Amino acid sequence: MSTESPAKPRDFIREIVDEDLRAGRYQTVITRFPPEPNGYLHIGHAKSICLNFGVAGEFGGWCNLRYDDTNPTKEDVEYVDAIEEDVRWLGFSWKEHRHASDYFDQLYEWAEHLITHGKAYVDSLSAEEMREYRGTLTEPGKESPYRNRSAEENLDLFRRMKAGEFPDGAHVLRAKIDMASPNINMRDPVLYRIRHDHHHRTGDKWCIYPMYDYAHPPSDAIEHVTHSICTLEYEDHRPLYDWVIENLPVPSRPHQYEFARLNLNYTVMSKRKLLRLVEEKHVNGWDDPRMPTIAGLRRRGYTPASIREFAERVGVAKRENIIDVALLEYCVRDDLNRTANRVMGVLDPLRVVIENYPEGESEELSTPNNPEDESAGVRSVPFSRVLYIEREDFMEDPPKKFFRLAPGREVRLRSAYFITCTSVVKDESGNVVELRATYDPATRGGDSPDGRKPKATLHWVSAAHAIDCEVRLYDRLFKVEAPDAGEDFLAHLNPDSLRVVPSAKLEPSVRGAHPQSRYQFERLGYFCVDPDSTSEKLVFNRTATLKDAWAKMK
RNA sequence: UGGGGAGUCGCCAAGUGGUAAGGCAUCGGUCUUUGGAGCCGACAUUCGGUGGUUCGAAUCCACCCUCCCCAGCCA
Repeated sequence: MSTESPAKPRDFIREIVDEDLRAGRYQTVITRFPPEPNGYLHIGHAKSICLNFGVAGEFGGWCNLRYDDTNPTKEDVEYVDAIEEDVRWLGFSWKEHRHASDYFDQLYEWAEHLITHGKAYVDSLSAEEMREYRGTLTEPGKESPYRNRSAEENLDLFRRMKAGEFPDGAHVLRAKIDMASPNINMRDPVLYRIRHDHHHRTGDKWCIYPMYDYAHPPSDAIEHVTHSICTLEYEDHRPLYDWVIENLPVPSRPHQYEFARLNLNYTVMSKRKLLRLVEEKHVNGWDDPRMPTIAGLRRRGYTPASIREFAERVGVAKRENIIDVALLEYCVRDDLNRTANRVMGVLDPLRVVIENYPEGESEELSTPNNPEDESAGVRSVPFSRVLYIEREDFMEDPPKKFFRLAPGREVRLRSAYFITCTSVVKDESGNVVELRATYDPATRGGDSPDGRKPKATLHWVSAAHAIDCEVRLYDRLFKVEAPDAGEDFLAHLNPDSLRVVPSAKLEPSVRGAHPQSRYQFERLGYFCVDPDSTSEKLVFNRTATLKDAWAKMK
């Protein structure tokens, strides 16, 4: 973790941390990122990761990675590895790698402490009865008939729960707080439940498992976490968090703070819904490039820096928010514009024959890898008599604002020559199948000695040298801004969220590119090599389009 | 109708009694060997509403309105 001096506070969390440090309440800031291993991390988690690791780093402290693995029935090791990879990929390193389950022994001992001190009791109400006793939002709850068992009886029962003498649901351990509390979380919340289940880390050692509300505060205290940052829905739980800390002989005094989770339009973010997309195969797995998961964004071609930048721009506050995905897209474009090398590729090829270019010949033309970054150098691209240009870049009868190729018109081929369309070849049904053109040898490299300035510059590829690649064009997964709004979010799936171009024509320099390599296909967008690529055929994912002023005019 | 939060531009978000930052989006213009990028400019007389305090209020007070969260042996 870095040791740079504290940055000036940029949000209320950092303000609190800054003030706590200034007041000497803590010497070191310690945070934790506590995912439950029951699904993949998504962009919302990225915000939390950037916050927790970011704050700790900025103030010279550290952040622990701690799995909240207190519910064996929902959790799986498959997710553990994915989570670690994602956090690391985002560019963060944790100090300690822990699991709530590391503390099960201590947590159990402290539960007995609560019992001994008359702060917890074993309840034997059924789940339904307990719900009835809990009361409602407007009416207080009733005390369980088991609430006043003696400490001895409670201890005996609790030990027998642990020993496996009872079936699931027979008893629970509850905190003895206040059944009439206006805060439902304080109406004797459950601390432990019986679960005869195999835990992915502790195996069959336990058949009672602590609840989040009981496990989290002491886990923070054991790790000396100072600022336990979570999302708004836990605000109501803070009094319980404090109660647990105050009633246990824990080694430190952490505090909980809540911020608003990230929401994005045109997507869904709940783990339940994401899981459904995966299980019902509406997408091809958790890392499908259309998913808002970190794995999906990675495969889509997003850079860690762009996601960190996004988290920064989005801010941290307590206000409910729905961020426009356009901001996320802006962040990748901004990063990739500066870092991705350019390459030419034609998605929808239209053949162009340069009639005055010698047959069977070719030449190499030099072109910059990245006009935004001279240090990226240059490469050469082959030019010859037969080329492909984008079908979209030609119109037989162009409207006023269309500056691209048309019969009789001269345009520049990027880094190559000016060409003039001389005729159009059509098939029987009238479709344009080929263009005939002439080139001006004096314009080699793309400049005319006489100062002629064509209105358009097109990307192109030499037919004989082009390599065939599969290109996957992604669009937003949902057609509507708030797919979450109605009852069936699947009804809003965008049927055109994936369009496959089986054989796009790419310039030969991309041959052999490794998965995750990112490029800008000039005038088209940013693309990233997909792991589905083989030595036979490269597969590219479109990360984001380039803004296309003409497309907008149409 | 209990409790906990939140309401500043289309979307985020600063602002902490002294006269509304910034970003994204949008719209103009400029430039351009990517109609990309860049550059320049426009974009809240107004801060959920109404009263009040004050020389002065988005900021303080009162009342009201709207939205979100909580009745899992989930996290």
